[in-house]
Amino acid sequence: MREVEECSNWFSKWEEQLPSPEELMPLNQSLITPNLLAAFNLTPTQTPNPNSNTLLFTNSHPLKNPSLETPDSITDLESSELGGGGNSGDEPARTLKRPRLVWTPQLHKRFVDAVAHLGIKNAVPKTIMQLMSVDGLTRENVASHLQKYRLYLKRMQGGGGHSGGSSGLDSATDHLFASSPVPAHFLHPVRPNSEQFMPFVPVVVSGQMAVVSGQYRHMGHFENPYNVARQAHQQQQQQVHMMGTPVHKLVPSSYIEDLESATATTANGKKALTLFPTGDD
DNA sequence: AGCGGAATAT
DNA sequence: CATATTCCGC
Repeated sequence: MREVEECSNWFSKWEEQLPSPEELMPLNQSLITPNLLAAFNLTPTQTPNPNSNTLLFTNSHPLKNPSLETPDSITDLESSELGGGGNSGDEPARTLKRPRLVWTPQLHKRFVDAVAHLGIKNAVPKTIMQLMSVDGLTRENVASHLQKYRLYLKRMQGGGGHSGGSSGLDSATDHLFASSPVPAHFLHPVRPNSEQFMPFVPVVVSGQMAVVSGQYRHMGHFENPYNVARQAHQQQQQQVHMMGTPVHKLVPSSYIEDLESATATTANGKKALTLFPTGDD
């Protein structure tokens, strides 16, 4: 029975593409709306876990009180107005704008994985967003990022030398993208035939987030020679065997995931603290 | 009515 | 520059 063979073959492929537990697990981030965070100001069980991934936000908050200076200044906020009238207190959703999303390498990796799994064809903002299953991530966020990512891909195929004098192939801009290997199929016209898209297990858990105050401008420079060694070391992944099928990865799913908490800065007045998920992937 | 995608704005 | 927001064709 051929069908059986094909079937198993197919399944293997599918498995290959599954994100490893490590990839999945540490990867959830919950983007919490700042308001929410602010509103509650901290959740009871919220231990600032420096180890867990954090998604960064920029908190430019022009409006009222950017009160997240000191860790303990978590006190005003909800007490802001009371006697007022109108709609006091909650109903945060309205009128407040979401902070700028910061695409960390981890988040970007998720993005790339999602796109890879979907195949270029189906990779459109909404689907990508769903696959990523990052709480709070909007279609717009993804669309915007996707747009830029495409430019990056295009640039990359186009050839190396380009306008401007950019030497070679990186313009600081690309660093983020460079942190995640571009899957093969991205570059050439999709293989109309085999596989693609399977049930994906959205992992919806909750994580944490980090908020940065002030405007952005982050990691002005991470000339971090990616610690490959370190990763190799950490890369000790558990291999999962489902049904006795060895999971073997064709696609080196990205590396260079950790950068240290960078603090950036400098640019006059604008300070952005960008803490990074240090550590594990 | 909503999405995707380029263009444009912050 | 990195994201957000707008605009426009489906």
